Amino acid sequence: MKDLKVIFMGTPDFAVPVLKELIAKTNVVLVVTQPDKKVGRKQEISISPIKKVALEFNIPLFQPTKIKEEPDKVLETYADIIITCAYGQFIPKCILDYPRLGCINVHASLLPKYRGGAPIHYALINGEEKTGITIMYMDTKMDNGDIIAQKEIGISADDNVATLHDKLSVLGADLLIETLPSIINGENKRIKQAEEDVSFAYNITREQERIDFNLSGKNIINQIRGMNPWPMANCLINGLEVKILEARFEKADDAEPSLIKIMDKNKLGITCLDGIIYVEKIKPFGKKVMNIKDFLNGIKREDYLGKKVNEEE
RNA sequence: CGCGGGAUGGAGCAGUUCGGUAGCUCGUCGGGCUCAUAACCCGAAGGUCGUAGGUUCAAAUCCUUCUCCCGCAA
Repeated sequence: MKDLKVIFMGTPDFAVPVLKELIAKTNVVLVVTQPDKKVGRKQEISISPIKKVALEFNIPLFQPTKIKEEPDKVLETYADIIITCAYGQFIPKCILDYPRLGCINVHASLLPKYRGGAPIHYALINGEEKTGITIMYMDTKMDNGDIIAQKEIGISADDNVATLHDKLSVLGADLLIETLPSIINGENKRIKQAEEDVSFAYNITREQERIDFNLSGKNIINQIRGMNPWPMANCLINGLEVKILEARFEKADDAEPSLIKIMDKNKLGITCLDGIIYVEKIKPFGKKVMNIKDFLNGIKREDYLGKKVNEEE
């Protein structure tokens, strides 16, 4: 495989293990990644994790603002295959048609479920018991191409976005390397995606981050872990915006939902549809992440007790 | 110059408006109570109030500089 010429397209951390495996096992001739952006409070230039790897291994880089409008650099670089992983842009047809072995994508879900940019988040938010990696051919629609290989992975109760992300990103790299020989010799499978099972996992919006305590405890817990550590589920308590990173649920009957009901030295309990959510890790506005005990230590608890959640002051 | 929040014993905070002895809750250590305890009671240690400068008889507090941390927006 060392003589296989590969163009790799990817951007975030998730794609790093995939690129590193490709560098180790094949001949990566070009890396395409998103342009450097001004990021953060100081508007500092940040380079993508994939660019860092490319620089480290001295691989030629290409960072088009819109690859659709400037595909030439790719078309001028000879490659047997193009492999993408979380690149972040649609690839134009002229590039898709270009390499002799096609364009292959590594996607972090069991397609056709969860097409789009946030498959890991949605698998957790929806309380899936398993997810996985799909290796697939690309076509002009998002994550729509034929499936070459899939591998499942179980989701455990203590998984969050970070742990699942890391597991899947390694799994993706492994499965790709496993699958690559069959693609090279043309013996790979090619399975059409079942239209009726298609679902989408678009990027999380700001509104989706707000916790609705009128929902069931299970839903809320899934939302919290499906957004931890990024982008973090939030709510308003006593008019203060807090991010909730970890919580646990206890079933109970009484309960009008959305009330701050239990408060003592170590516990902050908020009622939901079918019980109480005990917040365990919290990040108050402008502060660092802290254990609930520390948070409760610094506030006047009586100001909060009995207040309705998500109401402005 | 994108917007805003923050820095005070080991932890979380109050005090800053209007300058005048460094405070609260928790933790730690010691002692007591108890069959026992994460509970209760008594006591102790622990802070150049992020940095540098300025104003002042006097600065955590007012003015200026810088650094670091955090959320949003991109």
